[in-house]
Amino acid sequence: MTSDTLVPTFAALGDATRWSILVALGERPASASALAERLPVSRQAIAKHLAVLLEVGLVEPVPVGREVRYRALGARLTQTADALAKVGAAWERRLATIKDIAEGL
Amino acid sequence: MTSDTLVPTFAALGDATRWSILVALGERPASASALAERLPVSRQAIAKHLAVLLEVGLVEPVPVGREVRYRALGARLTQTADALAKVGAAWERRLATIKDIAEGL
DNA sequence: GACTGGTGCAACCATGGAGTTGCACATCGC
DNA sequence: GCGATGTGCAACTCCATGGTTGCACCAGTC
Repeated sequence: MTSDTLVPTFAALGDATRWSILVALGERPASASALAERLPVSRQAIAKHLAVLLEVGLVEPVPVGREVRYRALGARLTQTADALAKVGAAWERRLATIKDIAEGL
Repeated sequence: MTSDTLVPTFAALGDATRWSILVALGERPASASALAERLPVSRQAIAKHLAVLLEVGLVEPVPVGREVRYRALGARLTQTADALAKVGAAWERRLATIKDIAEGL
């Protein structure tokens, strides 16, 4: 995963309402209308959030009759986590190197 | 890490400029002024970004003489990655369970 | 002591995005 | 066919925030 995909994904995750939606979908797939009953926002607001979550691949639509349920894609989350961990590790490595140089090793 | 700390962290990571700053600091610690020379934004803009990064603990100030350098905290990133991975795994598990039930197992 | 480079603070602007309401449309059940 | 339910689209409001400029201030240096 490059930063071009990483940053929008973080932006999608960095909203409390969107996180609530993801958590709800993580428990059980649901439609926008169903989510609107549980959460303190309108259905349209949720629809917008689902659109951005869909955009970054964190969620997947599952048509059931005339309604559209969404499921949270944990795999994508794990994937993102891996990328993050790699970056973090790289920073620590570089910092350790710099420290070594500074200490004249 | 709870979602109360997770969401602001993602919000902090979900900005292209902020990510650039983090990447730059990941290579080598630097001051706001130094970063402003490399990046296409003003020093004050960078200072603001550093403030939000500091807020969520992704960065650490290191006073050097009269300047304030910042270093990227990879450990915090790794920590966040772990939390993300756990959540992702949980979603996958639940979804598998639901699928099993639906298939009458 | 004067100059210079690095910070910090404040005011200000503009855009984006989260949220709303309203309406039109499709589809399922009676 | 008709009502009810679920979606989608559009316009609009409002606030957070990313960005700027300007100024004041402090600490080294010559």
